[in-house]
Formats: sequence, C-alpha cells, structure tokens
Amino acid sequence: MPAEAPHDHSPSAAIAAAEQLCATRGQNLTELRRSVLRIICAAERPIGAYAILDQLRSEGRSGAPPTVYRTLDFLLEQGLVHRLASLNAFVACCDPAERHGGQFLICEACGRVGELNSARVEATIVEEAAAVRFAVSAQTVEVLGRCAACLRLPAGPSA
Amino acid sequence: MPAEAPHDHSPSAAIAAAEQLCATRGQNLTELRRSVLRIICAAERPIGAYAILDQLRSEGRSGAPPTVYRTLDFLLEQGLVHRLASLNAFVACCDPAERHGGQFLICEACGRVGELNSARVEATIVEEAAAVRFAVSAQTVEVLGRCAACLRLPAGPSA
DNA sequence: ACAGTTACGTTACTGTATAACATCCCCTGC
DNA sequence: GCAGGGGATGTTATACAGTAACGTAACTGT
Ligand SMILES: [Zn+2]
Ligand SMILES: [Zn+2]
Ligand SMILES: [Zn+2]
Ligand SMILES: [Zn+2]
Repeated sequence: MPAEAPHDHSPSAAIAAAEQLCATRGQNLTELRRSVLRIICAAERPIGAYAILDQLRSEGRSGAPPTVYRTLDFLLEQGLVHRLASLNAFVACCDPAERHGGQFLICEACGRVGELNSARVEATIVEEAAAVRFAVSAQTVEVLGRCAACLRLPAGPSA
Repeated sequence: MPAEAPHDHSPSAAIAAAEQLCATRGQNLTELRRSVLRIICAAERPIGAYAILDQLRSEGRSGAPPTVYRTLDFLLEQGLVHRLASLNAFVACCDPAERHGGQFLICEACGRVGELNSARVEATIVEEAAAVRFAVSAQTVEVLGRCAACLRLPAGPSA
C-alpha cells in the first residue's frame, strides 16, 4: 500500500521469505511458528491473539494462550510480524528483511493495514522531540484513515 | 515538557479549566467525572482504569469497571484526557481548550508523559500518507525515550 | 548416561474492556 | 400531581489480552 509494494499477502510467499531469513540467522522456524505466521498472513487484516489461537485449534493443534504469545514473541523478535498497540492485534510485516520500527496506516473502512515506513516521519519526530530535549528510543506511529481502494469506493468495501 | 509549558499538574487548576469548558459546551461535569479527572491529574503519570477504580473506591464511591470506562469515555470525548494505546493508560490533557490528536513523549526512566503536539510532525505524516493515497483522519504517535530531567540524572529518578 | 538448551504443553491467574440490564433523578408536558 | 423521557449511574456477568510458573519432550554435545 505505501512505499512498500502492495504487500504480497500470499502466505506461501511470505513463509518462503521467512524460511530464508530464519535460515540465514540460524533461527528455527518450527511447524508451530510457521502455522502462526501463515494464519496471520492469511488474515490480511490485524488479528488478535485469541483469534489466532482459535484457528490453531481448528487446525487440530492443542494450544493455550502462552502457546500463541510465545510464538508471537519469536515472530516479533525476528521482525516477521508487528504488533499494533492501538488494536491489540498483529499483522505480518511486508518487508521483514529490512528491520524497521513500525509506522502503520490503518484503514477504518476495510480494516486493512499498510506500512508507512517513512524516514522523513521518523526524523521529524526525533527532531521535534530533541527540540524539547527528549531523546527518542522507540516510536509508535499508527495512523487511522482511508486507504486508496476505499477512497475510490465511497461506500466502503468490507472485503 | 514539550512545546506546552511544563503542564500544570495542579488538579484544582485543571478541574477549574474543565468546569469552564464543559459549561461553555453545555456538558455536565458531574461529581463522578470531576473525581475521575482529579484522580488522573493527581497521578502525574499514566494511570490505568483499574487503578482509577481503586482510588474511587478508597474515596467511598461504589463503582465497577463500567463506571470508570463510561466516565473515561466522557472525558475523552471532551478532550480532557488522552488514552495511551501503548500503555493501556490515561493522562490528563495539558491543554484541553485546544482540540488535538495525540502525540506523546513517554519517559522510560521516570514514567512521566508529555505532549508533543507538533504541527510539523502531523503535517509530515499527512503528507507521507497522501503520497501513497491514504487519507488521514486520526493519528496515534507515542514516542518512548528519556525526558530532559532524566537525561540530566543518568541514574534515572523515579519521582 | 549426563547436563544443557530449546521448544512446547498445561494450569492458573491478573489485567483490560464491554454487553446487557436495572435504577435513579431531573425535567418537561399535561 | 404524575406520566414519560433522557441522562447518568449502579450491577452483574463475561469476553478479550497477557503472564507466571512449572512440567515435558527432543535434540545437543561431552
Ligand atoms: Zn514491517
Ligand atoms: Zn480500505
Ligand atoms: Zn492534550
Ligand atoms: Zn523522565
């Protein structure tokens, strides 16, 4: 949607990329972790931890909350997914190879989320904070609005 | 802390200002709402809904979660407090007369929160979003770091 | 065999937030 | 006075988010 190309939501492609990344990092992308990543990718929208858990169970896995949260911790550490603080939900990263803090565009019509990873926004925040002698260590930028697709269709598509 | 003067945390001043605002808007700043606002102001740090509830009860009020959340909804609508999504907590607004989306500087040493209501940051976000044809309606900017006071004292003050 | 590490299972719990319904109170029209 | 309505609050129950603590299974290298 943003600077990034329109986010290849195809789970298989994302999984393959993740596989690559983990391999080069010596990390173990287990079956469970792969499943959770696939579920998040397939959702195409932010998805809550308990919704992930439900899907895991419906796939025959056992599972309890810690199962999901531990797995999410791993995926977050590897930069494969992001957490949206304003939604208490998770999305797949559209460019995990490039480590980045999170700037997100959340469409209030269709619920989809794109990444706006603007160096200009980040720098502006750091500068403006510095002006009041505040030293930035991490940023949370979550922007609500309407995405390009939903702007074209005034009656918001929900798909 | 920021562009705003160091935020008059005196609860009585904030209450008086709120009283004013609600009066001119024809809104009803009831005893309960006043109490919750006073508790939030007195906290000087972000405070969670259940901590507010505890304080209400310790003041003799009855109360259950909906009591607090409904009251917070009112205060949020009136722009008297802000919600910090990244902390699930609430702070008093330092300038309720001027409606603004939230940009916050959260000190990870002392826990205090200042408002960075930078028009430049806001404009940059809008511009960068527009570049990918995303129309912004609301922003959440929560910046973690160290405030001026805590930068001076390397061993972070917790007061 | 042994200890160490990594991942996962399981139970139990805390914290955050909302739904749904009942009550009280004040105001207005009759 | 007394319906009736709207705003504010009380009350109960429950859903959703996140973590602590402990147990187990499998793979590692020695
Ligand atoms: Zn990303
Ligand atoms: Zn949309
Ligand atoms: Zn404010
Ligand atoms: Zn500080």
